[in-house]
Amino acid sequence: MLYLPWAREQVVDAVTVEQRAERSRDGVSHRQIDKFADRRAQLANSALLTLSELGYARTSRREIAQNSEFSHGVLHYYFTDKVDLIMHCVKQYKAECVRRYDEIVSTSLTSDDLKHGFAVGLATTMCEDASMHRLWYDLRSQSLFEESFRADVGEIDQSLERMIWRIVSRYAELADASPTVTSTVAYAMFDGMFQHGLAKFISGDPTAGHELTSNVEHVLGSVVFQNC
Amino acid sequence: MLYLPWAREQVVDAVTVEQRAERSRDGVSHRQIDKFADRRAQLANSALLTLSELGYARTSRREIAQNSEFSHGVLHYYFTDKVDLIMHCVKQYKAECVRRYDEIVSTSLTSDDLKHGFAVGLATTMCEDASMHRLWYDLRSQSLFEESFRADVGEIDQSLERMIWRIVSRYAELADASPTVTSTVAYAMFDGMFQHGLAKFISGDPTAGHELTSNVEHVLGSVVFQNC
DNA sequence: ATCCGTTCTGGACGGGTGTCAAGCAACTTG
DNA sequence: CAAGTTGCTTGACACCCGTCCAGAACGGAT
Repeated sequence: MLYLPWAREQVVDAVTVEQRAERSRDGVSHRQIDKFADRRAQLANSALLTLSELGYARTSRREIAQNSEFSHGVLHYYFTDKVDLIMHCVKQYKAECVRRYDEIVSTSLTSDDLKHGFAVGLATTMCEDASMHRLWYDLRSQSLFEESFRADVGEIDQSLERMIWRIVSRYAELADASPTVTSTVAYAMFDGMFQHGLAKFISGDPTAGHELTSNVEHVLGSVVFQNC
Repeated sequence: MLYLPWAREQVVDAVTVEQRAERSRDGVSHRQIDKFADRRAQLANSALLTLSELGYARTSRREIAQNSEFSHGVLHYYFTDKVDLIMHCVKQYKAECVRRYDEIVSTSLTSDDLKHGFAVGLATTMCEDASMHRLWYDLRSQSLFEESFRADVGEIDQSLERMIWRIVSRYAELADASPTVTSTVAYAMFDGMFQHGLAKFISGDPTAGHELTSNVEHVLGSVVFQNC
């Protein structure tokens, strides 16, 4: 093992960041803490734009900084490492996604409403936020190689699986039926369809949206069976 | 636009490679051509090992060369660019996969044979060739960002979709039933399950294989309906 | 107004990467 | 055997990246 002169400094830096979080729990200097958090969010947002455009591998901190109004040094000031930065904002985005689907669940009065709302919702976000979604699939692929990604990616994945399951079970309930697949399989199937639809959309096929809608409606209809 | 002094050389190099392919169609100097192709295959194989271990982004030509018995310069001699190299071997690997599944199709006598053989085959390769498969998903994700990947990735994807469809339609035939989903949806569903199983397996879950087997059997059984 | 902590800048350093070319080795051909 | 082609090595070049740092700018408290 080599002696790494910078290791200590990095730990000190990390402690500094934690100290900030600590202080925010106390009542001390709220304004400064908020400012710190705001800047973090702002930079994370910039990063998200750049990342979704270039993908994880091709995005450097310098590039992220250039697309923001700050210099590259500031990223090291607000984030300890790349994973910290990336996961911060992707989590935020995916949480927003889940929230939107849950709204569809809670506002749908009939099984057909839910089915159609869900299918259209999926297709809409697939087209409108295509870059975001491809970033998600990029990161998920990276997590197959980089241990350090697994925890966060797995967490997001599970939240998506639970979201899908709320859709499926609520749909079954409204249709007076029961699901025929496990939560895992349901998520895998819809995720698979979404992913393939996304690939089609990104490669320029304008019918990808409608195709996803009808596919999702069909499959959602067939993962439940009517109660006798 | 800057003047790039090496651009012309690169074109010349590409022509040289094409010339080799050209000459192989003539009867001229077969031995040399074969040697050239063999070395290409050998290097591609080395590359495949390194790539599946590190992923696309983290694999450099130097690293590939270091894991082979050659130096880094030789890669530039046999392959014009990274895409050329990677796609060469991934295609080869995936073609072998498709061949194996087709053998299952042609040797299965009953629908249950086919269902079980397919499910076990998927689970087996998922566990044994996990690194290879994660590389495939990595490349497919990259193709969402890099235009230059799309053609080859799309081609492989289609060959896999057709393979799945041969499974499904043959299964339906043996079971005296008809598929209830399109080829696209069938592929998306099985691919989704495979991908999630792979993630589970790579993150250390030892039950991932058996889970995939039973999930695949269940889903394959339910994408057809009995003819009346 | 002065001071001090926070925020931010811009540049330097070490390391890694793709590309290329000069040259060495090995083999083929005349 | 000599000459020429092919295969391969080695090192140089320019570029980009993450990291770190010294110090400038800012902003609030005394």
